[in-house]
Amino acid sequence: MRSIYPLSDAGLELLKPFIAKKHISKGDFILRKDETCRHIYFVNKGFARIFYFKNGKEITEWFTAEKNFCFSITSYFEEKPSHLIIECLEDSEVIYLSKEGLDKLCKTQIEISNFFSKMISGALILSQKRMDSIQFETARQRYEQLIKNQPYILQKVPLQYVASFLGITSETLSRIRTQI
Amino acid sequence: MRSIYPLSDAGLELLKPFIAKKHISKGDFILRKDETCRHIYFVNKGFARIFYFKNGKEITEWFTAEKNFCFSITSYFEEKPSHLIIECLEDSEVIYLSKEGLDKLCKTQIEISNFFSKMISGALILSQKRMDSIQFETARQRYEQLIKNQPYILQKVPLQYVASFLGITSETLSRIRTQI
DNA sequence: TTCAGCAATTGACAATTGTCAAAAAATACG
DNA sequence: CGTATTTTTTGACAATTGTCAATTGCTGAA
Repeated sequence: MRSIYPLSDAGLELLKPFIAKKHISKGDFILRKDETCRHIYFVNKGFARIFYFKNGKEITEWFTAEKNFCFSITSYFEEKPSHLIIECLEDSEVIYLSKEGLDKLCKTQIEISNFFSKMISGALILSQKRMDSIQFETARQRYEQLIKNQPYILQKVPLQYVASFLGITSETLSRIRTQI
Repeated sequence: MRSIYPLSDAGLELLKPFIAKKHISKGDFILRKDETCRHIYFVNKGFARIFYFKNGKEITEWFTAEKNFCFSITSYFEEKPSHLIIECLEDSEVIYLSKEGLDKLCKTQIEISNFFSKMISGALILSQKRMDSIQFETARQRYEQLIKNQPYILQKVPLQYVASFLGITSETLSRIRTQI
């Protein structure tokens, strides 16, 4: 976990009471629909995808690779039921860091507060970059970027997940692929 | 400034050395192209827009209304020259909060660190909502949402700014407007 | 007040992507 | 294996939005 954002031994000790390690089997959920997201999830081992239903169809919003974290931003901060679902696509080991504990620690422990800020800023930068990409690149450009930056995704997940992640239909993705 | 995120008197005193109030005339810039964004900008009075050039055309990314803050996310966090430009569309009073000062305070002052987290999480939630809107709503739906949620924008800025903010051309916006 | 310059609209057409249906390919499982 | 199921591809067509060019409308400075 510390590989992502630096944290002293003392800081880690502070977090420990609020951390739980769980094994999630392939196909099982880290976060279910309408469950409120009360943790930040570090995918220590394995692979997850974040998706939701739109007009009866699954839309993949994000993938979380090993050694990355995920959570439902709006559910977590607004403490409302999540429309996002987080599913493990492989047998995974996930570290749950509780919001309750984190909030409590942030009130008194400056190292934890800064650790949290770092995580959030990282998420903000990612969110911003994804927004730029969706708004100003064509479907083909986004697919090419994906091949370049996260080729492992294409090896791990069905193309329909990739398609909705890119914001296009399976059919369009298929046509893009034949033309490259 | 405190109207947005709570801050004690002591907290405000801590920030004061790193705050500067500036008057920016209509048409002048808060952040210029290729300048590194070293502040968070609170628009205390006035109105600003954030835009950049794409293929020689201005693309409006965001508007900042009175009592809101703005900054270039990637330039600020990655300390790189900004491709975003922040321009005042009215005579404005802007409070500059320096990153250097904020970073320094965050190391030792937990209230400031939490204040900063709150700002960033707010920005993250906004960014997320905008992403959803761009990816899954049609141009017309986004325009209708804009009328509903931020009607003042339509009164303040030329339609071409609104169009690029919605991610469409002026022509398309014009056609949407005639059909409502 | 007038006119220059910018902003907004309109028309014709093109490009991109979506939708629906069907076929082909890949995969899972008894 | 072989079959059932799911995934991917393909085709025909429609919808949305963009591009380019021309026109109209608006605004501000001389």
